[in-house]
Amino acid sequence: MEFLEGKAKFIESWGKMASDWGINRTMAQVHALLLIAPEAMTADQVMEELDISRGNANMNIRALMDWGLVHKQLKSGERKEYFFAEKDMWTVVRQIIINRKKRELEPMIKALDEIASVEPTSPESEHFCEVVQEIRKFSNKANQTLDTLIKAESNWFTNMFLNLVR
Amino acid sequence: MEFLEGKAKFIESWGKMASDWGINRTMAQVHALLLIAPEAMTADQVMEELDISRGNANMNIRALMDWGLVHKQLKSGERKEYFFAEKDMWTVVRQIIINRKKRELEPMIKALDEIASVEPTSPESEHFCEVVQEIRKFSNKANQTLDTLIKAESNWFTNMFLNLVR
DNA sequence: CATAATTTTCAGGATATTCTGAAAACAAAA
DNA sequence: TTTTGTTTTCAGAATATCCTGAAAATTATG
Repeated sequence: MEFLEGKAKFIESWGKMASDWGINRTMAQVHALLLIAPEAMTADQVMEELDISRGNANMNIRALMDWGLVHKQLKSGERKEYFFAEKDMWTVVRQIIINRKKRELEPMIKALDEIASVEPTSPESEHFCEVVQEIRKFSNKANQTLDTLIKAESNWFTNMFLNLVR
Repeated sequence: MEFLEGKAKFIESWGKMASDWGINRTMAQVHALLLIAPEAMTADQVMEELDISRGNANMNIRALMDWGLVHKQLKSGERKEYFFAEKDMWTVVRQIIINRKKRELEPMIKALDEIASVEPTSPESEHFCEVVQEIRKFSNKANQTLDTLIKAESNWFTNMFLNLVR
C-alpha cells in the first residue's frame, strides 16, 4: 500500500471508529491527522488536508485540547498557532478514560444513587431496586478500577494486559 | 424518591448513557424497561410504556435480541410474543463486549493490518509507520484481553476488579 | 381455505447533529 | 491609533439518524 493511500485509510478508519463510539467523526479525523503528522500543524493546514471549513477545524482542535489529546505550540516570531497531538498511546487512552469517566460514568452513578432511594414496597418496585442495586455495584466497581488505571504507569497498563492473557 | 419517578429516571439515564456511547437511545430505553420488568413484556406493552411506534418497538427489540441482551418467551395458548432481558450484569457486559469487539475493534484491526504494509521511505512515512505500529500493538493487545474476558466466569471478572483496586 | 391476529418492512417525515462561512472579536505590528 | 493577521463565534444550511404508520408478510385459528 502506498503512503498516501495508507494515510487516507488511517484517517478514515480512526474517524469511523470514533463515530461508532459516539465521538464526532471530524474531531477524530483531526486527531488522526495530527497523530501522524511529524511536525505541529496550523489550523489552515488541517483545513486544507481534511477539506473542512475554518469554523469546523477550529472547534474540533479546541475540543481535542479540552480532551488533553492535542497541545498548542507557539513558534517565536510567528503569529500563527501550531498544534500537535500527544503521541504516547497510553497517555492517549488515559486521557480518553478520564474524560469519558467524568462526562458519562460519573453522571450515571449520580443518577443511580438518587434512584437508589426508592423504597421496595411492591413486587414491581422490589425487583426494580434489585436491578438498580446490581448495576450500582457494578458501576462503582468500574469507577474505582478506572481511578486506579488512571493513576497507573504506562508499563503497569501493559503488564495488566499481559497478565490477563497469560 | 417514588418508584415511578425512579423508573422514569432509570430509563432516561440508561438511554442517555447509551447515546453517549453511540448506541441508539430508544434501543437502550427498551433494554432498561425490560431489565426492570419483573415479567416478560409484549411489544404492545413496550410501545405503550415508552410511547413509541410499533415499528420502532419492533426494530429495537430485534436489535436487542441480535445483541443477545433480550430473549423471546412463548406462552402456551397465546399468540403474542413476550420478551425479557438478560438480568445478570456480567452476562450483559459480556454480550456488549462481544458485539462491539466484532463490529468495531476487529474491522479497525483489519484496516490497521492493511495500512501496516506501507513502506517507510520518507521521513513523513517513517513517522506514520511508527504511529501505526504502536496503535496496532495496542489494539491487538486489547483484542486478546477482551477474548480472555469473554471466556472468563462472572466471579473471575469481579476478582479482576478487586485485584486492580486492592 | 378463509379469516383474524400478529409481526415485519420501509418510504417518507421528523429530529438531532454537524458543518459552513462570514462577521465579530482579538491581538500583534506599524 | 490604525492597520493587518489570526482566531472565535454562531445563525442558518446541510447532512445523518431515527421514528412513524400503514401496508405487506407471516402465522395461527376457525
